[in-house]
Amino acid sequence: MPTDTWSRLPASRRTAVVRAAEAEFATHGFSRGSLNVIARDAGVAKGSLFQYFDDKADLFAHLVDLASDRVGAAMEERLETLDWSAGFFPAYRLLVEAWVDHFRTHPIDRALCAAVNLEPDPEARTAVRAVIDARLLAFLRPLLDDARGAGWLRPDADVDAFLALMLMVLSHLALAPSNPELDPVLALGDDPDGGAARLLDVFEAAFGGARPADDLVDTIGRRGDHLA
Amino acid sequence: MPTDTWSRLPASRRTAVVRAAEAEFATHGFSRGSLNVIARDAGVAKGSLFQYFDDKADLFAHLVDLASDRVGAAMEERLETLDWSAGFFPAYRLLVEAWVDHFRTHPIDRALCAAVNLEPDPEARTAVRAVIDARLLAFLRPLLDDARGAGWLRPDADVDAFLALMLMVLSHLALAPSNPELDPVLALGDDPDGGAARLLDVFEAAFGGARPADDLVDTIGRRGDHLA
Amino acid sequence: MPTDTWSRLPASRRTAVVRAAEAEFATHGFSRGSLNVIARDAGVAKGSLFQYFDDKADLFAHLVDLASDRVGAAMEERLETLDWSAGFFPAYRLLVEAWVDHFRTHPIDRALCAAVNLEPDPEARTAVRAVIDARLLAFLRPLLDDARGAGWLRPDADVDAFLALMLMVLSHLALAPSNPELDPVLALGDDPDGGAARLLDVFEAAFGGARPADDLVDTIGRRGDHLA
Amino acid sequence: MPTDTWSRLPASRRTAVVRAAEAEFATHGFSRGSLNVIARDAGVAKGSLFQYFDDKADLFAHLVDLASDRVGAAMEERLETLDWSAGFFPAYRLLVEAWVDHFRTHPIDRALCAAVNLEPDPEARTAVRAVIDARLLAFLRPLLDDARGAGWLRPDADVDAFLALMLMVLSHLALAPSNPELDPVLALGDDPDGGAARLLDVFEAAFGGARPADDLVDTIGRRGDHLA
DNA sequence: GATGAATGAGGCTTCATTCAT
DNA sequence: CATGAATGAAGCCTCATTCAT
Repeated sequence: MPTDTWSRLPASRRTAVVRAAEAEFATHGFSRGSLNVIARDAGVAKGSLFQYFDDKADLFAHLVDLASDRVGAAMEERLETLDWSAGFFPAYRLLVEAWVDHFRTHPIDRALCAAVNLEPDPEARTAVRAVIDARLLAFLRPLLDDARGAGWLRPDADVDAFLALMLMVLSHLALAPSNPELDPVLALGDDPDGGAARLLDVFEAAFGGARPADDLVDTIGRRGDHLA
Repeated sequence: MPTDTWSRLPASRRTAVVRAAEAEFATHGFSRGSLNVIARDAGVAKGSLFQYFDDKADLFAHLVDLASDRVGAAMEERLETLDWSAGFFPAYRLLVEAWVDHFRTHPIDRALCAAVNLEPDPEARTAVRAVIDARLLAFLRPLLDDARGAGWLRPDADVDAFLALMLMVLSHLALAPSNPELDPVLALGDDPDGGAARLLDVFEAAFGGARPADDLVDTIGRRGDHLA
Repeated sequence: MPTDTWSRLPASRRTAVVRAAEAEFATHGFSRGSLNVIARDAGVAKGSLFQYFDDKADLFAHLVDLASDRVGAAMEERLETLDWSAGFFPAYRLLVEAWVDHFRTHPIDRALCAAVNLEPDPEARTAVRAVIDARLLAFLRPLLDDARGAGWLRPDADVDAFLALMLMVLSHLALAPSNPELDPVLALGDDPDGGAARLLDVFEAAFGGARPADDLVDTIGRRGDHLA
Repeated sequence: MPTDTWSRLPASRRTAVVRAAEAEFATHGFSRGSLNVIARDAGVAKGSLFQYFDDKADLFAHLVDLASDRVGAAMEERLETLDWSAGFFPAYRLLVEAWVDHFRTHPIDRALCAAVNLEPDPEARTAVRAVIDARLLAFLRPLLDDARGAGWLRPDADVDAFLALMLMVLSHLALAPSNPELDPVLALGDDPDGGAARLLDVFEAAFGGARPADDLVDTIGRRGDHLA
């Protein structure tokens, strides 16, 4: 966690540090990212970084937090516009499209997502991923539970398997469009939404139910709070 | 690619280098693995490494090749024992179980798989993954094509989506049992096979067909050569 | 020397600073002790420390003064209870035992004593030791002079040699019980008093006299003031 | 321990490193001594130091070893010239004088002795002192045991107490002549030998015996090997 | 073909002190 | 009188690669 000093800092200085750190970690990942470079690019003394953050990992975690907030806000915003009355998957597809779109248009968030998922140091990776995944799951699990409760998913749908696959697929959809080597099959770089749609077809074929209960719309319409 | 010098080396020396390098990269990943340590553990002069390989990445790529051969051989071996007459998925499940089992019992291969998938340097990652994925796809795509042709998959099955998901899932099944933070939902560490089964249930639900054609067994039985 | 500001400070604030500084220097010694840590633990701004003391060394010297006062008070208190009528060494042994006991039961004082005696910077060491030694000598020299005058020491006893050795031995007895490597021969950690006794046996054998003069008790009984 | 690389180094390079390191640690002690400075002064790359020694402590320990060898050699040399036929203390005094003289004329050894004895980091201090003290004791203890056996020491002499005091006194005699603040009583700076004599008077008075056995000379004359 | 010493930039982190508020 | 952010030099140590032998 950033120190108190950090929170009392003029916004301009905070911005400079965050910008420089995002650029560095986005380019080189966590392990290879250099505090020297960050301090220099931010126009800040090397020692100052340690007045703001406990250590390198703390700074990185803060950046991930910020990015996570941005992603969460984007999802929440999209969620409010969604109409779930036509069934779970139509709206869910739009949500995933918003996810894809966010990472396509926010290279920093995309790079940080990559940095988290591709961090070779297990300790660093574990710490950060735990937070991210918890956040995603807190959002997705109730969504899927409700969908199943409302009959939009098959009654015997294995929600955990759905979730486990979604975590893989979401990382994939965030990164693969800009890192073609991550997906040599679907051409996610050329048509991210198309690729996402084909993957969601799989989920719908596997998990989709027959008859929705009447009250799904109301229930699922209140799910925005899972993002907070 | 290893140099000519490497190929002319006594087997004992090659073994020593490979063993030491595998241990080092398995422990620390590619970026953090140290050539100093490798040379020392192999009982070889530091300079010699550069007479055998162009650079660090070249050495690493060679190790990945070797591991890839081992994995391929294990799959091929299992493939020969499989009985596809009862349908595609029963045998396919056994194949995936063999995959899970191989990585569970071969920590070196697992660690190298992790090193490849978690390498933060995009250039290094791209080069190595391209080879691995091509090999996997050369094996899996005909398998799935045949399965569809034989009617074990739905006629409209999106084989590319199947493949894209399988690539994600196979990496996941190789790594997550030993890196619990990679899967906070399914407890792959406790029961890898059970988790694999649940994921394959999804594939079967999504892609499974109704009636198999009569000649599937023969066709698919010859697929071992895709591994070579 | 502390600044005037320091003396005008509320006692609570002074206490907080002293406590934090003692803990820090006791743990890490002078050179490695950190003002950052002291300020944080004391709940005081880093800059404030420099309004109270000229610099790090000044703060440290003040702590040593305080500890020196505590040691002096403990000696003085013990001195008042001593009965010198049975000769010099019996009472002197009790005094040294009190010394050993004080440092055994006052880890802060012990640690500061160590910090003074083990400070590698000659300048810092010289300044602080001069004060300490002067104080000890002001107490011990008249004690020994009187003892010799009273006949409890041999007439030709080399009081200066006695003093020089005592300074070594007292430091040693203060520190070695808690730092076993300082005495690989006598097991001062296990039995400090026993070790002290054996060392004092040497002094008694070397310096002890035959017949005490009659007025020793009175003379030496007034020596408490040498401690002030 | 120095690495193999170190032992294969040209003598000129070894000398340069040792000289620079001695000067640096002599001036600033171990904890405050800087490897940067050593490398610069030795005309050697910073990284090279770590090819020669495991770490800072390893380099320092090597210097102490060298100094310890020099001291040992000086003592051994003097020992061979000593005539123990006139009793233990006359020869022993000459030995201690040689000790004093060695440190007076070898400022490097003296400074390293100080660095060892005044090192504030307990771990570093312990490691090095253990070696030094063991060496001293392996030399002194048999000397004293023989002296007592031969009747030059009182039959009830507490040899351990003698040894414990000698360790203190020897450090003191090595350092105090050049660090006057270490002895505010005896003027060791002005007349080291005189001061040493006065301290040895104490030992003789405390431990000296009456009648030597006849064979002392032979026994003690073979003690040179304790130095090896 | 093998060796292994040398390199020197770069890694993260700590610190006492200053000075504007 | 208190504050605490800023400084930036210095700390130890690691590393892939080169090249003379």
